[in-house]
Amino acid sequence: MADLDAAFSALADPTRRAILARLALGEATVMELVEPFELTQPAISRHLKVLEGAGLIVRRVEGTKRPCRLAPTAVAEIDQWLGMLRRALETNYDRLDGVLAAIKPEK
Amino acid sequence: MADLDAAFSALADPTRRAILARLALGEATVMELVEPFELTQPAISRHLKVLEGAGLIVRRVEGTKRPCRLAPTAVAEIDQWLGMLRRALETNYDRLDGVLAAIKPEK
DNA sequence: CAGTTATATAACTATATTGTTATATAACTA
DNA sequence: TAGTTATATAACAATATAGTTATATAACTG
Repeated sequence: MADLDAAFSALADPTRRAILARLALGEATVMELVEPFELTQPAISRHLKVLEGAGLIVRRVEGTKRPCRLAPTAVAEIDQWLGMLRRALETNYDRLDGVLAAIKPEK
Repeated sequence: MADLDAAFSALADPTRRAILARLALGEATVMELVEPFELTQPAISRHLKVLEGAGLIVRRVEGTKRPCRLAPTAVAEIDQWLGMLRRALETNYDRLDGVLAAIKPEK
């Protein structure tokens, strides 16, 4: 449950979400990820470190490059946790449905 | 897309996730939410404000009480955004499957 | 080997977050 | 109406975050 802190707070940053959206199109090196942003390379490197720490990406070593790609682990954890909320929301919705169904006929 | 900042960063805090887990069991007032934590009432009130701002909960007015319950909006937005990652991960996985399938026979 | 390229890290600043205590407000209750 | 209860807000301190520049390191390239 502690990893969820890292995963959710990694996703809370719009730059990091944009990086993930880029990686959804396929692997990219650090410099390729720097290019579309108005941020310096060290800034992107730190965002990547955060994403890696959260289990959202993994990196290979390829000579002097470090291509990044999406990793499934954090997304799975998040999905699992959100499942709890989804189920509760459905249940509450059903309950509301029940209430409405009970009220309507009396009207 | 700006709401995702609020939604994800709301979920990044373990106290707020615990509050949501509690609300998954049903509506609760502020004091009921304070009770299980070792935090002061103002601290919880602010967490609730964050959760409300993120669209994760809604509150009613009931005399002097403000019962909170889960709201579906933010969860839906998050799910939608995560869908992008999920699809990309599946695609990459399929691609890997393809690579493995292509390699195995040659062995 | 000298220079360049790709990336990481350190040091620092500005801002945001989270908690606390103290206090305000509005609605119950005796 | 006086006191209590439920909640919110202000002011403040401590810590975390995100950016910058400067610099280190390791691998290519001529």
